[in-house]
Amino acid sequence: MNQQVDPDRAAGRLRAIPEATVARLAAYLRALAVLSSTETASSEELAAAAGVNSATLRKDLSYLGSYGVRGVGYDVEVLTEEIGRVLGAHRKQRVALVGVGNLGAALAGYTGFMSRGLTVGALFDVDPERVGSEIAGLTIEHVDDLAPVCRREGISIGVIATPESGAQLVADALVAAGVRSILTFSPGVISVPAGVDLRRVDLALELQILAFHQSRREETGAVPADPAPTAPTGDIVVAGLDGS
Amino acid sequence: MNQQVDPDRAAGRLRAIPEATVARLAAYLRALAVLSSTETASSEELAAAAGVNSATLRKDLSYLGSYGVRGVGYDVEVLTEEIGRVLGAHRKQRVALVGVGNLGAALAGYTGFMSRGLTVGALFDVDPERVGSEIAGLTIEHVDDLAPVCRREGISIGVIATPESGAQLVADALVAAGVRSILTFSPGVISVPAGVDLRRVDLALELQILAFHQSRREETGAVPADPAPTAPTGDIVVAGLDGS
DNA sequence: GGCTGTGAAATGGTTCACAGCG
DNA sequence: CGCTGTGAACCATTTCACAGCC
Repeated sequence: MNQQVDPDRAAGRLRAIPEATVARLAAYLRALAVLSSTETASSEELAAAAGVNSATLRKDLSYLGSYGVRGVGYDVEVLTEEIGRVLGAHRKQRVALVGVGNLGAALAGYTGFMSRGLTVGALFDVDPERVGSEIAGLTIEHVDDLAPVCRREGISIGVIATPESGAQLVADALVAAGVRSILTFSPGVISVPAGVDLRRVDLALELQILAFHQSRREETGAVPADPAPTAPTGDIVVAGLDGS
Repeated sequence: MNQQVDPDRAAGRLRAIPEATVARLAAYLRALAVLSSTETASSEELAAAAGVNSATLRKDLSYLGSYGVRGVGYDVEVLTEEIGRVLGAHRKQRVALVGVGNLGAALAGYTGFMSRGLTVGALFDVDPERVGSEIAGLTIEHVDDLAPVCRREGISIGVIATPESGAQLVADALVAAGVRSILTFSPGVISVPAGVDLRRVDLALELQILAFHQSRREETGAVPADPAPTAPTGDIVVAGLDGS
């Protein structure tokens, strides 16, 4: 109810950035990169380039402080710098990628996956065929050596891209190695001790959501299957997170 | 943007299922598969196996109707069947996968990616080296033939796993081929006409969120690096039960 | 007694709309 | 005058807590 003075803001430091906002900051960075040839950009332009509502963008940026100029917009360079700083780009985190199959290889090469302060510090696999070979200039190590290698390389984040069967074991090993931030692409539930931040990405999930909507659409007797050239409703817009 | 009257409940058909619930139903199916040896499961058990709160699970299932028995729990088989039906598993959608690099290959082989009513109906690429070869029993076709092949194969969902540069073109081609549901792994913004459901998955996003939290943790002078059995403070932690 | 199903409260996030500044 | 920054309204989702049924 009552809105007391934000102690963080008052103290100069900033803190409570909503989770949803954090998730969009990276998108803003990409949008800014596209607009890097311009000096300034309005919230409207930036929002369009990032695929979000301009009010959302302004509110998001307001959590970082005041980096815009009224009547003008945001200085692209300044804002890029600031968002990068907030996202922790200056911290140069080192990432370990466990499981170098197709997915792992894709991740290692994914545009921007390892940019902005993130670098792959180590690659692991169990397959003796793969161990010892190189990808992106890094030698693939055996998972058995995970703990010592992670410590040596100063790994702070682990990515699990192994088949589901090995995921829990890998997570345990990462935790034992002192890694407290883990991203897993394994669909099963993995348990980690309190204090470890575990995030799960399910590649099949979004597809299933899509299939659900498509299925509904067919059932409710929508147009069979043909591309409606373009609707008159100015609803088109750039694709956001939610298509509907 | 506009608020229509709930037509589902009025028509006797299933009511509108919240987006957040849809996103969890697939996870429940997986949890049920794990528990398939048991006859029944309580909301508590199921929730633990799926990694969610039991109240959330009960509310979610309540949108599908009453499939539980008070004092007992849910019949695993019945519930599996019902969720599958709601997700549209009986519709047997056919999916086209465009871009068969590492990511595409990973997707084609991803556990559960193509289960539950989803089958890969076509693979496409531009690379002449790849076109003509086979993956998972399917011959890779050239993207130029996308429209005719998609129509012939009855494709209703398209997945874009190409480099960013080609993504918009592929999306256009899919739309032209009558595909109205598209999943893209390309980080850039893609625009599609109204009526097309476009979902974007950014593989780098979750990692960046993780890095943000990790970075914060380091800044706020948390424990350096060692797995402490730690803190009573209800920290983030996404996990289900204890060790399997 | 135990567990589901669900109103109601709490929380979190988005959008509106406009005051206020450059 | 244009555009940011932000209270306030709105909407979605989660969580609580308990009535009702087996």
